[in-house]
Amino acid sequence: MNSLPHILVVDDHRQIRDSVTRFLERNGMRATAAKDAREMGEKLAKGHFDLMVLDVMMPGEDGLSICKRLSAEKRLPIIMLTALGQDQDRIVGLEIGADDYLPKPFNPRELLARIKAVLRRAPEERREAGPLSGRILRFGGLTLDTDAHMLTDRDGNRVQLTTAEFRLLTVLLARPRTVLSREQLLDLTAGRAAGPLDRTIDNQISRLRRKIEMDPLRPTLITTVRSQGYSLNADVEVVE
Amino acid sequence: MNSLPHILVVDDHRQIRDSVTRFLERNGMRATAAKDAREMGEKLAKGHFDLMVLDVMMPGEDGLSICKRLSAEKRLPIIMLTALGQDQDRIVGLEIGADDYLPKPFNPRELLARIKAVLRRAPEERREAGPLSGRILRFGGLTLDTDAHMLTDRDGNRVQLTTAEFRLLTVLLARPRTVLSREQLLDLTAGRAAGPLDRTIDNQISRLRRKIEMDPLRPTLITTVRSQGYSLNADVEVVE
DNA sequence: CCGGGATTGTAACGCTTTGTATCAGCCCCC
DNA sequence: GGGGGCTGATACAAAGCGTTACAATCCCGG
Repeated sequence: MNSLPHILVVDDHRQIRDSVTRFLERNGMRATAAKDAREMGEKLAKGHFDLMVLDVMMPGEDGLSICKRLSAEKRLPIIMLTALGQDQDRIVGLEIGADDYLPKPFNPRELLARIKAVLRRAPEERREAGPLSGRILRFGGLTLDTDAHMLTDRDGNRVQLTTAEFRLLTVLLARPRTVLSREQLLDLTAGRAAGPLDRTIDNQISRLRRKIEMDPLRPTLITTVRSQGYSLNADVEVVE
Repeated sequence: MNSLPHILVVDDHRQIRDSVTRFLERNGMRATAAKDAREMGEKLAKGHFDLMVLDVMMPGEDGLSICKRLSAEKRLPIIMLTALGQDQDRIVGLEIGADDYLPKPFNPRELLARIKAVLRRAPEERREAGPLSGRILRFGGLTLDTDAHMLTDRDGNRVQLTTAEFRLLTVLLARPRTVLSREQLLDLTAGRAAGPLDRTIDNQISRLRRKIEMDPLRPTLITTVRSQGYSLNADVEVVE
């Protein structure tokens, strides 16, 4: 990363917003402020951010709710701020998907140190806008048009994906060469938890393979990792 | 069993070591303890770990020093423990390369939550995508496509490897001409510790030999080192 | 508001894969 | 040559997975 890391600060108190952004800017970062969930959404849509500092207690949509929602779809590191410094709340914050958690009142230098620590271990790809920002993706000889949910074959044949197939494929494409558990996949595609005998993902994988594998009986693109999950094995290239 | 995350707990106090490892094991993790820097080095060299919990105050090499050294060479997430709960020390810990920091005395549930949080965001580094992923490897006249889990013979015959066979072969290929104990192999392939009469690896080796040896009765590629383990004897060449 | 096709979730069957038990052969040392 | 530990192969049972069939649900035009 050659430019400065860009931090989005979301807090309803103007004083905190201002002091935090000013402190970050004085310490080698770019900072942008948002006062609520709506404004946050606008900024996120318009620009590129490497990390978000998020207050838990806010009017409108709650910080925890935002965090849960975002950590499912976007891959943006989040540090939570809260006035409640109790163990219980810290634990809930972390379990819900935050990358770190800082009780108010906090020492700005500690916030800075935690931001740096989170950025250091956040893989490059995770901070970048993600492979799904482009419209056309190429992988393993196939081309996916993410607008039309349309797949183009090695031979130029075009295959229409259903919405469930498309979501599953995009989730896999966002993390190539990574084993994703059925539970993760179900959460990321359908946003729900798996039942005890849930074979939904197996089924979707089977359907998807029929459309993207050259030989669906011997899948090479989506491989099964027994008792772990599935992984997509191909390099993903953003064409457009 | 699934492959559970494996945590290395380094602390000079036996009581803390024991209680932490027991707590982690009761909560869906594998835990191994080390009492000082030397023992830590041994465990690290032999097995695979997903995260390390490290005490700052220790006789011999200091926690901060270890952390600094490791975060430079290895990419192993580290959570620091310390009796000094002051801001200053927390900041130093984070700046030095730790992924998180927890003041003693701590709530075990919070440690667990932080471990999970750190693991959640550090998946791609060492967990699955090894240095050999996405490559074509040639060894002893055979060719392995690590994406498709497919082996191509000297005669061009294609053999499909099962997940366990593939993982075992990959682990061996990553360390050619090195004797690996059954314990190590089980750790690196299945992520679990061996039972007292565990013949799992013997069996997998046997199955793998049937697929890769010219004469499975007289194996040359994978040789047995009596009462030590197995080793792969071939030069491994990365083709692509 | 209704109907029909497409899509998605659930259940069930059978094959594959894998861990464990077992036995026979081998090696090393005496 | 014999014995004890170690290893390789086979057999088997349990668990995991792919697939098919079918039911529930969604979608959309009328």
